[in-house]
This record gives sequence, C-alpha cells and structure tokens, in this order.
Amino acid sequence: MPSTTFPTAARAQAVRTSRARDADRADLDLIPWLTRLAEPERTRVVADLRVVDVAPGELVCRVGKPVTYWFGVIDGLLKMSNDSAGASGGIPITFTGVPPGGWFGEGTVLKGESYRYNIQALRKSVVAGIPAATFHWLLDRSIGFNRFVMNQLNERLGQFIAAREIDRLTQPDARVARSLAALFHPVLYPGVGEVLRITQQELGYLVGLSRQRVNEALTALQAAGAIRVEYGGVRVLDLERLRAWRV
DNA sequence: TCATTAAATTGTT
DNA sequence: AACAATTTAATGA
Repeated sequence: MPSTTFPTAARAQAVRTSRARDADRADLDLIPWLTRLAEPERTRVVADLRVVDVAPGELVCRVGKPVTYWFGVIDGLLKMSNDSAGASGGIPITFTGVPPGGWFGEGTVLKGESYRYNIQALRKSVVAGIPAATFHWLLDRSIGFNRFVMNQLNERLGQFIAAREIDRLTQPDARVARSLAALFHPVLYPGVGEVLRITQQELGYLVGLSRQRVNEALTALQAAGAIRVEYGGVRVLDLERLRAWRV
C-alpha cells in the first residue's frame, strides 16, 4: 500500500486520525461511475484510487487549498459549507450534506482552482478520491465518464436552487422535509437506499435546527406517512411528498 | 454464540 | 439543557 499523503488539507490534524487503506471490492461497488468505465481506463483508475477512513469533525478539504483530488463518499456523512471559519463573522452559512454515493468538487477540479468549500465529516466516514490528473485523463478519453460528470453538474445545479428555497423557508417541518428530500436524491446520491443513515442530531446540524425540533418535525412527517423514523436513520416512504412539503 | 456492559440515540420535559 | 428509555455495539467467557 502506497503511503501517499491524503487528504490534502488539514493534514496536520487529519493524519493523526485518518487512515489510508486499500479499496476493497465492497468499496468499489459503491462508486457509481466506476461501472461506466471500459477496461483500460478502469484499471488505471482503480490503481489511482485512494480510500481513507475519516474521523468525525475531520476536514477532507478546506477553502483555498489547491485542488488535488476529486472526492466521493463511500460511507458515512459529510458536511459541505461555505463558511470561512469565523473570519467573516456569523454570516448565514449554507450547509449541504453529502451522503454515500455523492461525488463533489468536479467543477473546481475542472477549472483547476482552489476549493471553495470546507468539507467536514459529520461522523466517521469512508471517503474515496482520484487525483485531479486522473480526473482530467478520464475526461479526455471516456465518454461514459463525461456523461456522468455532465449529468452530475446538471443535477447539482438543481440541488443548489432547491437549497436556496430551503434557506428561505421558515417552517421547521418544511426545512427538514426538503432537506431530507435533497439527501435522498437518487442521481446525486445513489448510495442512499431506502434508509438514510443520519441521526437527528446530525440532521439538526445540517438543517440548522435543534435536535428537539428536528425530532418534532420528523414525528410530523412520519404521522403524514412520508417517512418512517428509525433508530439512527430515516426511511423514506413518499419522496414526492417530502419534496412538496409546505407546512 | 450468548450474556453482560458500555455507548449511542431517541423521546420527552 | 437535562433526563430516562430504548437500541446498538463491544466485550469476554
């Protein structure tokens, strides 16, 4: 196993807790775009792929750091935020959860800029990544990969528009409902099945509500038959209902 | 594998 | 924020 440096940012604090390891077969099955690659490409990508365990609170990448990897979530839950760590005061912050199956930062990698977001693990997670060079190499020769990235960019645009709507919502139940619906996006987050593994605490952190209020909201959503609350997670019964939740 | 214990999560005040 | 109840994870025989 190569002892490469990874993830990039916050390595000083990360290297202590994160543990690089080889990707096993189970991990590979959870990378949605990998199945779309033909043989010569697939082999190189698997070789370049890095998989690490990330501890809760650990930063996967930080605003301003140069782009080195394109990341995806194998397991766990990450938080994407555009805050500047208190530098600009307590200004409204947009959070987005990244559940299993989600790959992000392709726009930044494409342009070769520095990261525009902080990506932080909300709980113990498994994160995969390919080097920016490999990403570009794939774009240059795999049509399947290009299709994936294009679709990804398109769907994500819709996500951000939805996120702005959610931010404007004041009703807690609606915020929770729509945020949940976003996390169950089948294209962006194919790793999320019927059940999303997320605690009410984590959901509260993501949506910007107290755990108690989230609990109340979830109870209401469950009573309406849109979801089922389970221990350490939520099962979606009616995704459309969640998306359209008003009050 | 099972029973016991510790930790995590939930529901409620 | 604090509490009790419940569920899961960890431990060791």
